[in-house]
Amino acid sequence: MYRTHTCGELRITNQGTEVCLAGWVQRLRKLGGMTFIDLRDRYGITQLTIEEQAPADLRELADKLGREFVVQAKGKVVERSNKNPKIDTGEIEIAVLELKVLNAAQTPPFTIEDNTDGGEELRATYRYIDLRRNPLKRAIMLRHTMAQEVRSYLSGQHFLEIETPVLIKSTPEGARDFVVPSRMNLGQFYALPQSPQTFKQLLMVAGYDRYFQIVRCFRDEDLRADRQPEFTQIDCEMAFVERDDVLNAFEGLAKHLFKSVLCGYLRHSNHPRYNQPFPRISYADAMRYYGTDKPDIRFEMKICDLTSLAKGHGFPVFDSADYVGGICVKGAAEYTRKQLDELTEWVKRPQIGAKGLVYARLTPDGIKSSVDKFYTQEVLQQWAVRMEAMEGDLILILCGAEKKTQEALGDLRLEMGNRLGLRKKDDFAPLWVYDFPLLEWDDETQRFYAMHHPFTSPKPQDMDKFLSPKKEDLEQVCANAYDFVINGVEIGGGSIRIHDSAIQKRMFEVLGFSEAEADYRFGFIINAFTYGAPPHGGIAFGFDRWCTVFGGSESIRDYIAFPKNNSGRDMMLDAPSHIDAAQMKELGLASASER
RNA sequence: GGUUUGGUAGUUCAGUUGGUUAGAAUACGUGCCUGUCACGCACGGGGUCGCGGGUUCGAGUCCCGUCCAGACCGCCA
Repeated sequence: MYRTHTCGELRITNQGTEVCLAGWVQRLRKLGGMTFIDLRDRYGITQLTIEEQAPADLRELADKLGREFVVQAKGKVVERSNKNPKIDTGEIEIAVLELKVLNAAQTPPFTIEDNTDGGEELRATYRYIDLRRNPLKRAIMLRHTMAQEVRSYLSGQHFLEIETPVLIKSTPEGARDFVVPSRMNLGQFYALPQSPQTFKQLLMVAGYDRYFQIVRCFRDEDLRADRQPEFTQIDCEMAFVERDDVLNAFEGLAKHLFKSVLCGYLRHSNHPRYNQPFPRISYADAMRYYGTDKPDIRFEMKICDLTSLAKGHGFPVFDSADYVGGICVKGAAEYTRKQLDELTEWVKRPQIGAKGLVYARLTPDGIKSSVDKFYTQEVLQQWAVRMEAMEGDLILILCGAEKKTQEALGDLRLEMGNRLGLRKKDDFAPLWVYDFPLLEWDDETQRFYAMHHPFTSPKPQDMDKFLSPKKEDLEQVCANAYDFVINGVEIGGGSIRIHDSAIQKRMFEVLGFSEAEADYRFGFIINAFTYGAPPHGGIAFGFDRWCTVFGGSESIRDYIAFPKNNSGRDMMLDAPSHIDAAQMKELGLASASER
């Protein structure tokens, strides 16, 4: 037996008992004849002491120890004369009687501390060492708890967890597929799933009317801090449901996670928001008031349309703009010229792309704006009334094409929220966004693309437009689709699906597929719909992202045990890697030199 | 594919207008220290300044190329 207890569990009540611990040497403190060893495992740290009076061989062994050695120690639990309130085991220590080095260790390339001295690249290369650190340990444990709670809640709601294949068929719509050559079918390729979309729909056809799966998905696209080439979804589907049935079912899941994980496990204080019905707003309103389809509603500062009040007063910039809109920043009238100039530069960066920034300060002496020449106090006062701005507030205005300007205002809104500390880390604001456009026109390829995916149903009331041959009609079709958003992060998205083979065929036609092409790629599902497909719909949540939001981190990588870097490389394995010529040949692939 | 920031000791970084022997902190090693807990004190070892080329009397510093890493845009149905 290697140990009787873990390094996190011994207390003053264990005083006097003889125990055996095993773990890693976190830190050594040698004081003259006496040695303190902080022994660490997953559960905590326990201090071992070796007194001067200890046998010589024991003291010699202690001298040879280094950081991260794996050791086993037998000894007696004793009360400390100097207690350490910072750790759970701080009232006791182990008076070591026997010590054994189970394995020596090289000095790690960085320190195993909460604030390590190691850089990203180095820590990625030695991920197994980095994972010993508390912040990552907490993240991995949070992920486990999330997964357990999802499973127990959904199982309780009679959802079945069903696994779907990983080697599937490439469907070159949407993201690029990762592709796997087939040895037994030379020249042919499997694809890794971007999501189990079609399988879960086929499970509905099969009659498993409530399905979920915590499942790995793959997308061969460039990475970001919140995007990995392989990531995990909570994938869900239900039959015999309308939109609100799905939203209500998964609002239940979200509330369960808020309660059990956020307030329970993570000990955040409860907020009425987590218990009341979640806000639901349309895509059009999200764009109008927040300039984004994933609003952060922890704070107000809604975008306000000033077009009708701003135009026709001889200010050429506004007069020639399609849209003039602004946000009201509460209590920011004190902003200095320098700060405003800096904000102007900020909105002019290519990422935002505004031409300039107009401001108006509501001071005790009236409204001071950068366009005083063109607007009277009365007109400026109208702006303030429309924006519900009070004395002491700052109005920031952008203009240009409607959607682009709303998006820029949305970015500015988030930036001001950051600057004013309105996006509090311990605050969580969930909401649903619904009624997305079904289709997006792409000028380059001169065709429509599905905004969600090609299995998304149009809203029933838009079916006439969906069947219309006119581009203008198709552009206006609303999808029966919805997203789940927390704090401005898209956590999940789903839709009511098409379950009628004729409508599914029409969708492929709208997307510019020939009948033969649609049949080659998606014949199996169109066919399945002719054998009794129930109405169905579902949702998929980005599991890694949800963990990241609850955990309060910026990077999804902290919540994945072995993530990939910005270039899609596993720094630890140094993957991907070349394969040898024989392997290439067996798979029917030409090597780079043969090409 | 693009924009941008960075690459100097094991690690994280500083390094002035191009100018003496490239520094700090931390880690590591040795010695001292009997109650530390980020122990303390003293001493010490440790550098292909990413790589290649150029300008110059002289390059860590300037220029060109290249590789690597981070952030962002495109992309992510």
